[in-house]
Amino acid sequence: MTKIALQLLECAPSSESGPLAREKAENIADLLKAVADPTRLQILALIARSENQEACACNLTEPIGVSQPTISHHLKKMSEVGLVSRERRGTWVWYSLNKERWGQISDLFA
Amino acid sequence: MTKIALQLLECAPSSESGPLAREKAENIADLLKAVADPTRLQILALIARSENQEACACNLTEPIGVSQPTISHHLKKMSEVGLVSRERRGTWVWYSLNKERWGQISDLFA
DNA sequence: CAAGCTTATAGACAAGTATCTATAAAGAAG
DNA sequence: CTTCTTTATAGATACTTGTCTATAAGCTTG
Repeated sequence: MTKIALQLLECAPSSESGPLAREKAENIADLLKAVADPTRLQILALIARSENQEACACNLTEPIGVSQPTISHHLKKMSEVGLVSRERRGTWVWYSLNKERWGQISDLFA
Repeated sequence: MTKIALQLLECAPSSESGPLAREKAENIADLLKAVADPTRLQILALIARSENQEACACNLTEPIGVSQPTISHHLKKMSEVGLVSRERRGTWVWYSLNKERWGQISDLFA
């Protein structure tokens, strides 16, 4: 009977009360929500398999098959929670995975 | 420059086309959506820190502070994606973490 | 600066969902 | 069988969100 180490333990309301645990749970949920969407998973996968694990926004629209504003919207959301980093290079914008943040998600379930 | 091993790679549309990758991405998204909610994270954490990593539904409502039907609803959703297992014991219903499913999430981000 | 590209924002709309109250269903026990 | 407790379902509501079209904003280059 292996024990699950999950970091989520800190989400449980402590003997003290609820608010703190709740706030932490909301922060984690916000992070997970940023990943819990098929289009975003495809975007992340495309970035991850790209050279240097970064991708130009211009290369995401066509293979995924949604409109350019939709891709832009998802990238913004993921960028807001720090999952991806944005870098402008002339006309184009390149996105890359933020490994620190990614590691935090990984730790949650480790 | 460490490489991210992420299993999500398979979500990326292959050279062939999109549908298969899309379907896989949707499956993963469904699983992640079942966790991407603060109340559910609190439920999971409470179960995980309980003895034998199982908890009676009756012990979840009060510490989390939402109504009994709400807890029941969340448990049903998480049970539908196989994240928790349900077992009736007389009047009470006990829920436990499904470690296999949990491991699958863990692998996604490993 | 004007034209042409890429990216972001605004607004609208449909679909999903977290929560509640009210009520039903399931079991145990007198 | 009736009563009591626990859990699940139904229905309603308010909020969120994924997507689109239309348009603006940023850059580059003649």
